[in-house]
Amino acid sequence: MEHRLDRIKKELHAKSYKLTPQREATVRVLLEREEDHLSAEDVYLLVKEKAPEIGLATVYRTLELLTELNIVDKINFGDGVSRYDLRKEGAKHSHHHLVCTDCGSVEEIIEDLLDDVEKIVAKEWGFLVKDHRLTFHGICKNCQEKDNEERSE
Amino acid sequence: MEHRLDRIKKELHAKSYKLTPQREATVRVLLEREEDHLSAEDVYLLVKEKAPEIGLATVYRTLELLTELNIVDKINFGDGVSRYDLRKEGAKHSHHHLVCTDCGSVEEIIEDLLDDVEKIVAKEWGFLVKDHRLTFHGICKNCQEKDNEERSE
DNA sequence: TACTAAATAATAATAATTATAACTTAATAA
DNA sequence: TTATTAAGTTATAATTATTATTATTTAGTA
Repeated sequence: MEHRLDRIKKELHAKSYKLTPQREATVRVLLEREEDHLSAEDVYLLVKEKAPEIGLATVYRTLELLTELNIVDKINFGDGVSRYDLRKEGAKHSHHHLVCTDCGSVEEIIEDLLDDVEKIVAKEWGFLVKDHRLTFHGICKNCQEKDNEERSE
Repeated sequence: MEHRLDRIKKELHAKSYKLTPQREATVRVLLEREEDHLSAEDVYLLVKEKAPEIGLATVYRTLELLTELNIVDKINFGDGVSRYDLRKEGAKHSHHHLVCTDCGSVEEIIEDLLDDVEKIVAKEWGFLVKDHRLTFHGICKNCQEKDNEERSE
C-alpha cells in the first residue's frame, strides 16, 4: 500500500503536481476501498474521517486530476453519479465490469478480454485504441442461483 | 421510417402505453437523427420544432420510457450528459462506439464483436449477460491522418 | 359521447458538479 | 533569510442535468 502510494506520489511529481495532505488522504481512501466503486460523495465522506477539514470541491478536483493521470478511471453505470475506480498498477486499460441488474452488485474483470476485438477495430476502422470501457449488464451467479431455488420451491 | 415508427407504436401498445403526439414527435426526431448521439436537451430542442408546446420533462419521461422498452440506449461518454441512441431494429444488444479523444467524433460499430467475450464471461464468471456497453477511446482515422500530415510538413 | 387512467405542461425542487473569491501554504529567487 | 510568485485550499455561490409535484388535458375505450 505504501509502495503504491509512493508510485502515485512520483507520478504526481513527474508532472509537477504536489502531493498535498488532502490529496494523500484521498488516494489512501481509494487504495483502502479498492474493490468498491465510490462516488465523489462517498470518497468525500471517507476522506473526511482522515482529514475533517477537507472540502468537497477539493475531492472533486483531486479525482479529476487522478483521472487525467490515468491513476483512476471515472466510470458511469447509468445511475446519475460518476464513480472512481483505481486502475491496477501498470495497467494500460480500464478493467471490465459485470453489473447485476437484479441485486446491483458490481464484479470486476481484471484480465483484458478485448485484445482481439481491438485488433479488429484497428484493422477495419483504422481507429487507434487508447483505452476502452466495457460493462456487461445481466444477472450475476448468486441471483441466478436464488432464482432457481425459488422456482423449485 | 414510417414502418419503424409503426413498430415502435405497436411496442408501446403491447405494454399498454399510449402513443401521444408528444411521444410520436420524439420518436420521429430520434429516427431522423439516428446517426447522432443526442442529449435530452438536444432532443428537446429538435422536438420543439415539431411540437412547440412540449415540455422538457415530457421529453425526459419519454426517453426514460423508450430506454425501459429497449428502443433506445441511454449512453454516457464521460461528459456530464446522458445521450440517447436508437437501437437497430431487432438488435438484442447496444452497439459499440469509437470516441475520438482528439476531435470528439463518435463512430458506431453495428456488428456485435463480443460474442466470444460473452461466452468467456458466462463460462468463467457464471454471469448471464443481457446487454453490454463497449466504448473505445482513441484517435480516429481522420485525426491520425491529419497528425501524419502535420508531422511531415 | 362520456368516462377514466394515463399523460402532459409548468413549474419547483433536488442532486451532482463546477466556478469564484479570499485565504493559506509551499516553492523559488534575490 | 525574506520577498515574491504560484499552487492549492476552503467556503460558498452558481450552474447544469434531472426528477417530483400538481393541476389540467387527452388517448383509448365502453
